[in-house]
Amino acid sequence: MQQSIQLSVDAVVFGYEAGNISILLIKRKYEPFKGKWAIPGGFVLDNESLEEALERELKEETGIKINYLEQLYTFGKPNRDPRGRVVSIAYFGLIRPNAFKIYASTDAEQVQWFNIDELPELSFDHKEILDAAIKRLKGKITYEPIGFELLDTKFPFSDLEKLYSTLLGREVDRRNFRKKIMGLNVLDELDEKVSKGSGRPANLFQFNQKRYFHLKKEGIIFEI
Amino acid sequence: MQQSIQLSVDAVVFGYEAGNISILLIKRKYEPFKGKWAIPGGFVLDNESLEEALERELKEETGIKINYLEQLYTFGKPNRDPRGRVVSIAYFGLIRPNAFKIYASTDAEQVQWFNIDELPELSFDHKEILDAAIKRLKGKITYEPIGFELLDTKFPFSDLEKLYSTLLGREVDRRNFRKKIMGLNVLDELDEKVSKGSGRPANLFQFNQKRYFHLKKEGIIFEI
DNA sequence: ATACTTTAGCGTAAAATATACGCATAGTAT
DNA sequence: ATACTATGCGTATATTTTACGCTAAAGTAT
Repeated sequence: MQQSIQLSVDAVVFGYEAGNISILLIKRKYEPFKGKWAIPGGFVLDNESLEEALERELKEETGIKINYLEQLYTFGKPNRDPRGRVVSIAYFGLIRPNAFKIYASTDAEQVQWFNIDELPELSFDHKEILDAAIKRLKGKITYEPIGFELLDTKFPFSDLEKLYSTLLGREVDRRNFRKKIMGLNVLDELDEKVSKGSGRPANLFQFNQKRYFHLKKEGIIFEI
Repeated sequence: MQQSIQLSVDAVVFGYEAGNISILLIKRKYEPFKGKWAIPGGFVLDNESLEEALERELKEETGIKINYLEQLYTFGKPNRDPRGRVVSIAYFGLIRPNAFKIYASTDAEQVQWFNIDELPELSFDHKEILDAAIKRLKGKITYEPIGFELLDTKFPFSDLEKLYSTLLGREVDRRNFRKKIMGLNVLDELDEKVSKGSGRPANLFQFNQKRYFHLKKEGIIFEI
């Protein structure tokens, strides 16, 4: 048995700011697809785990460190890469865009956040990977509180509501949404207020991960 | 960049019969783990897709052909295989055990169905893969009608109910379960009856896949 | 200053869904 | 015949979801 299959990892990294979901892309410095946009990623080294490989590549190519990373799907069609047989394990990550300064290096000529509705043409089968990631993200927020990973640690309730209505692609009743989330008991209300423009200033909230894990252990599941 | 990582595919195949969930295992003919039980699988060839590789291996090792196959997770820790770095893409499959005659060949010394509660010790990290598959199966049946893949094409309602109560690990109210499933409109009631022992003979039902896909397209989602 | 607009936050009623369970039915076993 | 068993239908109650009215606290226009 002699294989000549190469293994890579790629990540669809989502960011969110002011009502916009964005995705982190790099412009490829080398062939194939030189000068074209792609999701960050690269080949796995012999002695590192898949997650380590991805974290290394993300750091190298874009300068970021992901706080939420989850395996998405493995793409393995024989001709997805012109260089030969490359099987790619795709991940999806969430990040607060303002938490890191992005910069290009190694095989990335440029790094940029793209609005989810204004994506450029992508290299390889990355469009397919991205679509799978979007689908997963939209599904996942309804039963796991991963949305918090996209917000600042302290946020007004309206930010959370806006994030959900954006991701779900539909209006969310403010009052019912608040009741539902507060009923889960995973948000701590802080004593700080924030005022942005007109309107009554909002209290700030914080996600209580400890309480969430406790609830999850007991089988109580988050659901929107 | 020179990698020496090998790629394999493995499958957790579930069967169901008379209230018992079983899993298909093979006894390994060669080292490593010679004589030990393992889930079927093997190395991917350069020119076949991951699914083709798996179907080939399943056919070779056990003689079965899966009708429902879904990618589960990719396991890639550096030391999961004593032969070197092997990354395995795990799938989970569903089959009607009586639809195929299982037989061992190639690198399997023996093939056998094991009750989910009476599993032997497994090779490699296959226990971990199996646990992930069980978790996925139990979760999945609540929102996708994959349970039908485990039953005969024609089945009495009580079979479906028993399957669900077994998979969910709890009692299911017969009357409410029936209302819920019938309300989905994906079951066709046949004119045939079946009598097994005492009790009123039951009508036979059949899953209407066409109607299910139609509903799914419209966004109506199955839920137990 | 006053009226108007905007965002936040609380509560209640109605509609929909889930749960518990009673009872008739159509067969087999004795 | 009589008892027993699994099937199949229905109804009352509890729970959850949904719709939406109303007040509060700020900014903005006149």
